[in-house]
Amino acid sequence: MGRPSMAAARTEQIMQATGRCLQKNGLAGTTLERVAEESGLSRSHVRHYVGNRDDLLRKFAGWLYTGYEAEFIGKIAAAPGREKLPIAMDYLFSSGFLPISDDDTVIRELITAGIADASIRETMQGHYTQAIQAVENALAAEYPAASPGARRSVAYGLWCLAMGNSMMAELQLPVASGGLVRAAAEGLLERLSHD
Amino acid sequence: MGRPSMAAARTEQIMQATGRCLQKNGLAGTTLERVAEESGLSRSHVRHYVGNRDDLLRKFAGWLYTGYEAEFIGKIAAAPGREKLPIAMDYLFSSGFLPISDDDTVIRELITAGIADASIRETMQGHYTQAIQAVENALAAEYPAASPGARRSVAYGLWCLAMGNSMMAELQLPVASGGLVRAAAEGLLERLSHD
DNA sequence: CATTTTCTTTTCCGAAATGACAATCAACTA
DNA sequence: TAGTTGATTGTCATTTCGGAAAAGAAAATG
Repeated sequence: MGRPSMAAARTEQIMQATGRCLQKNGLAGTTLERVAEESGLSRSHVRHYVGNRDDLLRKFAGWLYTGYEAEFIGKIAAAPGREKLPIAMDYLFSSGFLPISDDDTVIRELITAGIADASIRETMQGHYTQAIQAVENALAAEYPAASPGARRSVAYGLWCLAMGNSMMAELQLPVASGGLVRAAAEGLLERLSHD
Repeated sequence: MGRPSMAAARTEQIMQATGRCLQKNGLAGTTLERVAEESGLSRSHVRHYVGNRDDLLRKFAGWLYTGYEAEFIGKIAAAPGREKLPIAMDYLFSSGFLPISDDDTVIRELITAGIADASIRETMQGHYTQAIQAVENALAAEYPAASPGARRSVAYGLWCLAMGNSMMAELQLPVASGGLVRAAAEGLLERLSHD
């Protein structure tokens, strides 16, 4: 009964606008008004559908990490054994690391938001724990003989390499653009195969 | 002639307050008013001594990267050959990475600021280029037989590992607290010694 | 003591953002 | 067609911040 709800579509619209806004304007610049403008809706709309600013960020974190970002985990899980690792490596060290666009800014801004907001932080903790586990699974498929401890360390190492490199890339540091990280990452892998 | 200037002391006071403010409130929350409150001065004081908000951030970047942060580069340069690498490793992978306090938040926030402000970005680019070079020098002293390309890749890899791990630590991710990164880092080093 | 320089305090203004609320409009159903 | 639900729009008060300027107080020097 009653008028049909547009909540699902509108929320999606707002989430995407929030992502664009975060990458354009940063956490500071991601205001209800900007998100409204970016989404083509009014501020009252945004407030109506997602609530206040904190609610917006919380919902965005949930949306991001169960949508686009979850792709990574899903694809690795779905891939057959020895195909897992190449997928993970490409994801971590090729064009962009993030599917939502070619932008890691959003993630960094969310981490900042997570410092103040426990809900956001927990969302991210859960996601990253799973993602690193996925990398570890990919390593297990490729290097079944390696010790679990070594695999865990390498998995976390690969993840940190990707995160660190994305930070350097954001500063437009010359070294970040070449294949240096990938070389370092493959150096880490070699360690597993030589055991 | 004239009343003696307190500019030096006041500026130092304000810079330290800015650092605390960045780590507490993030870039967004680092307003002139908050910095003023944190430093025990008035907003007018802050404006008087450092100028507007952009000036504040620019001066803070300069202050940070020619003060506390430059320690890293200086210590490595000063250390005799084979002592360089242990110093670098400790700095990157032990208690804190950052001397200003136990906090990498400030750096992350500055990177965010650097996206919009070319002056800040250049300051950071210069510093990080030097820092990575310092790591490379430490590697050269320890592994003179290794190829320059491999050393460069490992140096950058170590740096990215440290940066990435600091991000994960900020999320209070369990894996970030153990010795996993350090293990990964030492894995990278092994590669140089086996050549 | 007069002057100069700097510190210190205070006030004003404009812009931007938030939160809350109210009023109207549109679609669906009994 | 009446009622209900939700969409849509608009307005208001408050807060926070930034930028600028004025005016007074303090400390040094000649």
